[in-house]
Amino acid sequence: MPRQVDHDERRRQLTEALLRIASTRGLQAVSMREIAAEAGVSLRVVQYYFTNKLALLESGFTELGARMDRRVKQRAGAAAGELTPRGVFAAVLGAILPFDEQSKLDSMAWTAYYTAALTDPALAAVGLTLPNALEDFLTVRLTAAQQAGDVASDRDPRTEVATLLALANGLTASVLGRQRSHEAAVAIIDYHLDRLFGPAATRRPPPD
Amino acid sequence: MPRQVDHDERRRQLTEALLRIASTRGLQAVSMREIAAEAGVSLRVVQYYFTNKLALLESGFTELGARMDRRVKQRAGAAAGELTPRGVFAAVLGAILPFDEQSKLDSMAWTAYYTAALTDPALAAVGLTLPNALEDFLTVRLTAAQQAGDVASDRDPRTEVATLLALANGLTASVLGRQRSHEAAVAIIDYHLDRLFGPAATRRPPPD
DNA sequence: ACTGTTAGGATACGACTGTATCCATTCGAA
DNA sequence: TTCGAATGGATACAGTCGTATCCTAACAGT
Repeated sequence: MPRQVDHDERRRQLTEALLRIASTRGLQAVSMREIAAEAGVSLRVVQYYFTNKLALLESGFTELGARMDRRVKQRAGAAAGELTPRGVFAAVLGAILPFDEQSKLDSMAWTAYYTAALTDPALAAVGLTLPNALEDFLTVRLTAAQQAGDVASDRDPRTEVATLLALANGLTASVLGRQRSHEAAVAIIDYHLDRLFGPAATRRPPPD
Repeated sequence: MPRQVDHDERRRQLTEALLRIASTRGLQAVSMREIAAEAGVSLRVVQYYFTNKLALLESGFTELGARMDRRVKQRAGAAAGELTPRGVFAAVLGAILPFDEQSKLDSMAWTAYYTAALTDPALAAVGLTLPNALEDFLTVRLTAAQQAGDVASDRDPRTEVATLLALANGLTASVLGRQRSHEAAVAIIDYHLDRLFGPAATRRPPPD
């Protein structure tokens, strides 16, 4: 088994082991040896495929960001063609909230990383730079919806989008802390979207 | 200096040293020896006044909650008599957002604690149980404002309050992560309050 | 078949962790 | 004045941490 190992695959396995630990026992429970045990390999292997613990942590952060991005793009992409603007927002925001076991675990890990990045410049460099893309995307969408007459003209699209994203983050934190159920969080988002778009149906009515 | 020491005062000093470390270098940087160094005492003293590290961490969590509570009560109390309902909400939500250096440090520590509590049952028992009081308080206020005609009748006070608190939490996270300035966060809150109460002035007009 | 690189097992190092113990003060009460 | 509790300095212990080193296989290219 020695020669010719797929390094990327190996690193992926180790990164997933890391995220499994981080999401269930927290980032402070992540150690080289724990990752090795979780992945079923020896400590040397972890050392071999990642030069540093920092490189390992960065890999986990990046993977987490990629997962979030994938989830949002997937939902938004599937919804873009057939739904109303409101449906697109519901899909994207619903993808941010933890909606199943895996996304809840990922949100846990993400929260742990985000918090660690607040006091660790090395992690901040990796993770606190990217999240403007989603805000821009939604702002473009909302502006278009407003020009199409689906949203009242006195709304400020940029502020509305910022509000929705911050709200989704706040709700995510409360869901993770078991202060609110997933359904309650979705209900709050829906309530807010009702006021933004008007209490319309989710699906666009078929053209007559 | 030996005999007759004020234990509560000692514990307060040590707790503050702990929070200073947690808010600037993160909760994982908090160790018995670091606290001792920060407080300018020996390791033994830390051991003497706190049986456990857990007891120490719990003390920090509790103190943090007390500080938040104090801040909110102070602002809300000062505002209750002379401001409009909207002014009360602005005051309370403004007290949740980090508005100066100290409250920003406290928010940092709080975030670290909250995240740690998500994966540490011992901390969860201390900190993830209390925060309903503020929600109830604000809901009562908003319901009253609605009955007085200051808020449109089709709003649901409980949902509106939940939204505002989750929004404030989400905005706090973004401010701590330097993705938004404090002023930008306040502007978003104000924008939201404008829609809830109508774009009225902050101060209640004098009775004629 | 030989050789050098790749892949990992085994182990060790120094630093740091929470906790425990031993001991010397110092003061209040008797 | 004596004694015992309160206070805290000094040190030790057993783990765990990230990292480094040593060494042995196994394969690819020659």
